[in-house]
Amino acid sequence: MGNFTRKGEKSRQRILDTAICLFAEKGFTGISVDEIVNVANINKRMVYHYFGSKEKLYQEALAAEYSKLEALEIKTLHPEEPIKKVLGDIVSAYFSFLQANPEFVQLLLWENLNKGRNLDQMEIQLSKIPMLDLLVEAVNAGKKTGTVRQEIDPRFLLISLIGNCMIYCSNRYTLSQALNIDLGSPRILNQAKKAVTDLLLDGIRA
Amino acid sequence: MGNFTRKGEKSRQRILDTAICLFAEKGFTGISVDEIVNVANINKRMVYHYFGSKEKLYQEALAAEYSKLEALEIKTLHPEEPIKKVLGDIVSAYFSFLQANPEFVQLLLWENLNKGRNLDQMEIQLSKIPMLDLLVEAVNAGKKTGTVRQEIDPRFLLISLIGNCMIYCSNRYTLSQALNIDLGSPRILNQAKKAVTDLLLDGIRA
DNA sequence: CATTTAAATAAGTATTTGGTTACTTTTTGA
DNA sequence: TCAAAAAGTAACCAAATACTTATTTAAATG
Repeated sequence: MGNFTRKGEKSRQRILDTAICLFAEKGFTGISVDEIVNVANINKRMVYHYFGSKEKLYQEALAAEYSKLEALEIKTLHPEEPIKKVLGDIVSAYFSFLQANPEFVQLLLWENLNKGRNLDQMEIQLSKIPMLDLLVEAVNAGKKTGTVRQEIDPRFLLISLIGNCMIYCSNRYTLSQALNIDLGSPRILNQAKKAVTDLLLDGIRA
Repeated sequence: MGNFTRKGEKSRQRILDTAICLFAEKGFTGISVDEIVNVANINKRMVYHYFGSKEKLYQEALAAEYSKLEALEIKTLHPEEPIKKVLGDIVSAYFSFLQANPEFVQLLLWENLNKGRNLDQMEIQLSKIPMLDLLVEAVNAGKKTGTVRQEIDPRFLLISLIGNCMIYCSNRYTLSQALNIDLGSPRILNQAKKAVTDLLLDGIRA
């Protein structure tokens, strides 16, 4: 024993999946345990049986989504490529990932608004972003061959890259209203991806 | 009558100020009316007297912070300058503004996470961002003199600019943890500002 | 088969939630 | 000065909140 039986496993997973979906949409305080169990079609007691508290359930949901990011990072690792290719790949991967994983983006943003309190408490340390290593390598190589400016700090470059992609999610609604442009439309997003790639590529060259 | 007496005005303002502060910190669902009135040191009934409901109070708080943005935009309007100067000014202004108005940033991010629902309901339409006009003009002039690439779309440029500045607020905690760097420190933020300015300036040149 | 253990349920608890009622005090304009 | 309107108060309400208790059902193993 000690482990879960198959049926229990499934129920647990159903709670977690529902929690991810609902927490992503409304945030920790925006959703009640009652709503979660109603949607998951399970008895409330089970939440406390499997997770202990609403907060721990939230943290598990957060951890589960975070683990997806690692998959993205590993997939796009193509070292020894020129910076131009590396940057383009990362931007492309990020754009696709963010569009394909809205729950991840939302949970990340909620967590930042909560000043990362849950993240601090969690045992899971965020992967040191292998992408940074890749970028450091590519930037250094670019500096040597004279295609990248010497002052470029790969950490700020990575932040800018993420910022350029994230803004289309994090401020989608206010920007759409302010600029009178639908940032949810695939056509616009494709244009955006190209604009971001071009900007970054030209922004770093020597 | 019809208007508020001086004493009433002051109480109303105290509720609103407290609401801005607390909603910014914890979001709409994260704070209760009871907590607001406790901090504001006023009777709960007054919230409903002056604002009608918690939601309307939230919307007023949102509108009040939004109006500050217009001030920023007007202040930085220096038309007829070369693109290099204009971009640098805007980045600088945005960085300062975001650091100086954390409540604005937070409320904006909460609102985006709520899919802009309150913003839609509000009568206040977000100023069409005069900054965009300024940028359009500067970019067009730059294209004519050959200092700016023809493909540059000022709308995406503005989004990138905002994204490059916002990311340091919106994802401060997760990025700080992931990159092991304190994005709250003024020293780091100064480096960031320079990196962003350089990136954007070089990213658009022909 | 029988016993143990996990999975599930219904009906609770105490507290907090947004919002209200009924009332008193203060301000103010005629 | 005095009535009317606004400002303010305390006690209250029903519904929702996170979480528990007591109990039953289902599954696995000796």
